[in-house]
Amino acid sequence: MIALKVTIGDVAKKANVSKTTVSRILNENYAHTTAETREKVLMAIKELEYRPNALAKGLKSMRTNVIGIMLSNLKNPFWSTVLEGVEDTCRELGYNLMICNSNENPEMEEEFIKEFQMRQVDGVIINPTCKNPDLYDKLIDQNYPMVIVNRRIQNENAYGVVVDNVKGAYIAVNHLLKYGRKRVAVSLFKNPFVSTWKERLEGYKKAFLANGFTEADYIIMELEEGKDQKEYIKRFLRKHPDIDAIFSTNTMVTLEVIGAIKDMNLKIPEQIAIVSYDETIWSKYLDPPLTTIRQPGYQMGQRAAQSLIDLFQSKSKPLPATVVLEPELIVRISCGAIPKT
Amino acid sequence: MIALKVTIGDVAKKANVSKTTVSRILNENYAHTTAETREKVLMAIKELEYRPNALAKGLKSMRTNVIGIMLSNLKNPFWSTVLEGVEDTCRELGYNLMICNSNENPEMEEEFIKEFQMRQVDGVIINPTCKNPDLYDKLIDQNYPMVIVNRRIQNENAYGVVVDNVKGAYIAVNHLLKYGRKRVAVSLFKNPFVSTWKERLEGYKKAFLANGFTEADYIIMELEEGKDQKEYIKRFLRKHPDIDAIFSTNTMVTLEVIGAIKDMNLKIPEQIAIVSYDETIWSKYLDPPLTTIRQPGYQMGQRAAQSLIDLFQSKSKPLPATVVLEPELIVRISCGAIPKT
DNA sequence: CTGAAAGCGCTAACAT
DNA sequence: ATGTTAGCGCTTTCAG
Repeated sequence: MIALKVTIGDVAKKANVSKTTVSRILNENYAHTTAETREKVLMAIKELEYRPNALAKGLKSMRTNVIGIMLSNLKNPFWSTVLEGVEDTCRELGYNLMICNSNENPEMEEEFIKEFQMRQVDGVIINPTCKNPDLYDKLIDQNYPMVIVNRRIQNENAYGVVVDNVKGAYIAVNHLLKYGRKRVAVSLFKNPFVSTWKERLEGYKKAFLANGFTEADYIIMELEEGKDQKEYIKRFLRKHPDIDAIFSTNTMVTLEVIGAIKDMNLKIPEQIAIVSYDETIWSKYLDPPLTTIRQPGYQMGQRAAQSLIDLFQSKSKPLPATVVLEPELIVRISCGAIPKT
Repeated sequence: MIALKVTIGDVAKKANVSKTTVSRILNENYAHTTAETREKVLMAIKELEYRPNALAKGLKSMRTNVIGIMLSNLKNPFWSTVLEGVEDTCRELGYNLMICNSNENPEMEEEFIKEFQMRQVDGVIINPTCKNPDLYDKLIDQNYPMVIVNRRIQNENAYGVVVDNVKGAYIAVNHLLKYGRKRVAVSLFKNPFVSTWKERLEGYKKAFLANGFTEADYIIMELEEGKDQKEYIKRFLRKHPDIDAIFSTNTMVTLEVIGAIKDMNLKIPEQIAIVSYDETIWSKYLDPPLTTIRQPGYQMGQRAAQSLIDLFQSKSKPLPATVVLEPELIVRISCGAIPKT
């Protein structure tokens, strides 16, 4: 038995009114309706189990109440948290969500933007690959409602929600240096496009300079995505046997770093201390419990969804701005300091 | 500068043809078109940067090429993996994805199903709360394209993709018993609705009976969601000081179990062994490295999306069936056995 | 307070 | 090989 499609016309017929009247009542436009007809119509709707066709409504009204989110990675649990924030906010504000995953691939990114536009989503939240600057510029020029999350793009007129990555890296590395580490390496992906990695490197350097070190003290371990990172890290550590701490800018890499250190039979934190992005529910159960930088992912998702929806709901369009959220250092014993507990 | 909406009419005008012709070319219906007009039209499309309005197309054709997925939990990384499988498959097959999260709440679940239907999605993938049997029955009776993942519902005519939970629990507990543990407890959520927990309990019991134990040997630790689980677990362990192993049916609970055991200064695995659902990238880096049951989440997502899309693409409708995937035991030292590496 | 009619952008008979 | 026309289900002027 296939569900019969019941339309606004069926409801109108059943209630002995016009489609117009039904439409008005559906949209809570009660100003022009008596309580009596309202009752009749609502009854008919209930009896027929009528559900408005959102396609038709969207086609006519030019708004779908759907927003799109494009992530670049589903594996990192940070993004689940962001997604949760976005999802909750959408539900509260009456929006539905379309999702896609660029996988850091700029062609995919462009393709998915097109698809979102064809589907007439009211706006998009995007963690950009950062490899499509012309695309971002074009969308912004066209006033396409868009909120950039997590990473920064080179455009003054973008709306964004980010976490302060310079600060996050700074407090991580500063902590290591304050507790006496001298040879602190940073691990990061060799990707000239992504702002987060540039900023975390900047924070790393800033902490060095603030603690009386010089550029000569930087130890930068650049990783290529997709390679066998553990092997590379081991080679790097053998080449730099004086390293006494590692600041890892990525959760997955951190695990490889821990693996490499264990393979080499070095002790954490006695011989090598670790501080890592991002805090997860596992961090405190790892061996050893991990000192991390916590990023407020849920809030990032919330703020992004709110800002986006503001963009097409508020009469006076808010000025372009990037909200900057604060990271937080969670101290555990992987960095050698005594945990606060 | 706001993006002007360019329609099929604009393209037709520019190319000096009718909308029909443009429509045919858009849909690769080249049988009735000369190469020449085809060129003209494709040029016009490119120049105007025309993008078909998917709403209008969907309204007319009664198909949107969108499917919906409803999860019940975004926190557990298992679901990110499933989502990845679904997302990849959708992209490959030309579908877009809407996502929502019931949060185990049956009212939300019902509400979101309605919204998916209003949006005319072609079908849904759902991890059911299992608390809306009438809703599931109704959708199935109406032939609504739907694939149930992870959990089972009480309806013979459902399409499903699950992992064998009886088997997963069986191999976990069997392993503990074979390695000499006598007092193996199982931790699970007190939720009479969810099939996965019932099945994992069944597998636990089955392993006992297969190893010469009796019903009297079961030790069942029932947890309530939302409570302070660590405290409860500690109390339970004090009440049952002879427990020498725990089979945890949930990742989050496992972490609480580890926390509780550490708080009590007991040794894993010497005093208490652990085997846990699910394998994650952290499992091997925990203290101690965790023996787990791995579930093929990515494949679950893939299969679900494929089956769903088959449902409305294949001429001869496939018969209702539930695909059962195989779990796998990953042995590490938390269960006391020597890891295979 | 209510209804008729036009039209959102697209597709698909049915002409030509 | 191409065009005309009639809707898909809804909202919204404009008339009554």
